[in-house]
Amino acid sequence: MGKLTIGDIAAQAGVSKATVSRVLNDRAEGVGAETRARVRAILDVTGFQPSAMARGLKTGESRSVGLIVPDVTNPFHPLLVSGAEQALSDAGYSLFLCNTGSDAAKQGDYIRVLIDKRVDGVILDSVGFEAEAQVRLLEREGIPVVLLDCVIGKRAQRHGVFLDNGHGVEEAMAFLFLRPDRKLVFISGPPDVSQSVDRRESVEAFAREWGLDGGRLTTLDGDFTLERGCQVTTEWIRSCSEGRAPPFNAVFAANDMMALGALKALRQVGMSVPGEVEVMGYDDIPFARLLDPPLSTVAQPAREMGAASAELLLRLIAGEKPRRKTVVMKPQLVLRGTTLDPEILNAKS
Amino acid sequence: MGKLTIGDIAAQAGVSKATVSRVLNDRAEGVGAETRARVRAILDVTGFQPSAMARGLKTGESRSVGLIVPDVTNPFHPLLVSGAEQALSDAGYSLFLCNTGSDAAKQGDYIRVLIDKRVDGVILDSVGFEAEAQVRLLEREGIPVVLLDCVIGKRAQRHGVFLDNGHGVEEAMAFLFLRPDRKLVFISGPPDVSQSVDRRESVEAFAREWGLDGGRLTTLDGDFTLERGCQVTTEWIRSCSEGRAPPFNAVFAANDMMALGALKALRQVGMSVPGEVEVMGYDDIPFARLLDPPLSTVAQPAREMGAASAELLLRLIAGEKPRRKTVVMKPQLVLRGTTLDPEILNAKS
DNA sequence: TTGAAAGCGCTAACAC
DNA sequence: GTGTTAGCGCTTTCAA
Repeated sequence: MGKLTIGDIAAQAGVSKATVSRVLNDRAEGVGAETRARVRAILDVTGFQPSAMARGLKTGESRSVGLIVPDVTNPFHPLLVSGAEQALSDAGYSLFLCNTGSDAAKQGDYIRVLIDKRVDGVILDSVGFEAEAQVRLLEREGIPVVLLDCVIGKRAQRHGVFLDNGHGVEEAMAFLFLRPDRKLVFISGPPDVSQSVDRRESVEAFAREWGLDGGRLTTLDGDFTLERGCQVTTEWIRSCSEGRAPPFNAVFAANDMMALGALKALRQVGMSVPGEVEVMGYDDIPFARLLDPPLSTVAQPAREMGAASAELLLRLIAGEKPRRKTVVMKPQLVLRGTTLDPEILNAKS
Repeated sequence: MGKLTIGDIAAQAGVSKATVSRVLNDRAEGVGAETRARVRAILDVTGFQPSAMARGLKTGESRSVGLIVPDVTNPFHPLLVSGAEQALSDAGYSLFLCNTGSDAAKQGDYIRVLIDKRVDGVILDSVGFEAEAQVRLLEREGIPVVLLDCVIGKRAQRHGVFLDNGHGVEEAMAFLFLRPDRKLVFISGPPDVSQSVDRRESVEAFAREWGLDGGRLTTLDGDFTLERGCQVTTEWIRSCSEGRAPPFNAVFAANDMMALGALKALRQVGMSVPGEVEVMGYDDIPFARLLDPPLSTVAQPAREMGAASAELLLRLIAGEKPRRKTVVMKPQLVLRGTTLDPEILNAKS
């Protein structure tokens, strides 16, 4: 059954393999209507499926692409994956999922496998800059590569889709400082990842521009984990209550996990959210909306980013030379339950 | 560069393609040590990667498998995926990720594509029974299939890995009824999915066995969503306060999302958890432990289930005929912050 | 409009 | 121990 070949079909239809191939590929010309119908009938009744491997061997394209992901288990990545998958499958491409567990060796193995499989292109999601050598392997083979939410080599040197972190920070800060008596604590991410650095620098730039002094903005060093977010918040609360630090009425965390940590710290000391302290996160992980109260945050359009990366890759595969190598997506401020409505605030005062 | 073939290597080494092939595949015999070294050197220096398509065409195996998933974006599935991916990549197999969005048509398309690609096997995660025709397509082609956390056709007719839902329910119930004054509300899932039915029937069986009457156990009809979980809990609380229903001191939800809903309802009326009411979920979605307090639940060993499905598939691909068609995994009770420690409880009383 | 034939890059008998 | 040869299942000139 599975061993049916184009030759069998040809024999049954009393035509040549070439003709069957033409019908299979919907070539407009080269096949008479009557012949076409006869062949098609046999195709249907046998449920014949041509071998993608044989075709690929001949045509030099596999109609499949690789997607390298550090960890599908992390809340953010499945969104990117599903966005890419959607766009890819719509275009008739299959997806090799390569989950590396952030292990450089496994990533290298996967890249080699993808070359073996002769994939038509590769999307690299959040890989570290140390992957440059591996990327070059792909480039040497002439395989198009799209970077997703990460930078390798000089920025804009390679094709990629990124988030405009500065924009997100500005939106959040502008919102938070709508309140004239705002006293904000910003919890930064780790210093060695580009998103984190972008966000911190944007906060600092905003502070400079608005002339925010120490009384109105304090930055704490976090590392993107819930635990650290909780810890630094707890310590800060203690400093405040001991008079070693000024009071505050909002926390802005560089990602949602740290915002969760801050929330936990606030709850532990019985401070009400958003009444006494407002909390803003960054990312909009799926869990953010499930919290009680739901977390206000800067939402990354993750699914769209995934889709955009696939679309960019598809264009490269098609041989286009996009004018802009890079797609920059805008994050969006999502106000939910951990922040106050400034309108109401103004009305009250 | 990418156009290097085994013939080029053979020419450079001054040997035949067959010899290169033998070196490539680490055939112990048939190549002299000196020749082998020479060929290997050229292989290394050129970074030659043989074409998996050409090899596959010849050998009839693609060393890749398909994984059909309803929605990678749902908290549970990435765990299954990563478990399967791990086992598969360890065995040298690549993974085609097929995200169907629970769309039967897309699922059918994917199955056809997988047949085109001549995958060596397919794992079907949580597909509905209406997929039977599609599964038969695969079987007709002689492609091994493993069912993951779903039943198609008669139970145990096909290979698969499942969760022992009854066991999980028993553990949870036995724990909950350690407390002699327990009055439990069970929120059931929808009546049309097998896991849900299993869990409900197990609760009922337990109630019969222990002779639990209406005062000690009430079942509410949920549908696995957070919203419904919140709604039925709210209604029940109202009934209680109006004296139309007996009081309760615990909620056991058939999945974590409904447990989240119950938690929300309880918080809205100011009932303390776990002080006044204990809450138990089922599944252990990754967020369960992030809640505050973290959710006590019946944990599915999702990653292990994914791995087990891959291992079973690998054995089928290798041509083995496993004696047991089916792998049944045991869930585990995880006690966290939404339940009381019964020891302490006993000590107190 | 149709068919014959030559490969795509590899493996596996079978020779030598 | 090594080479020759014949395909795997398809597409694609080129001829008819």
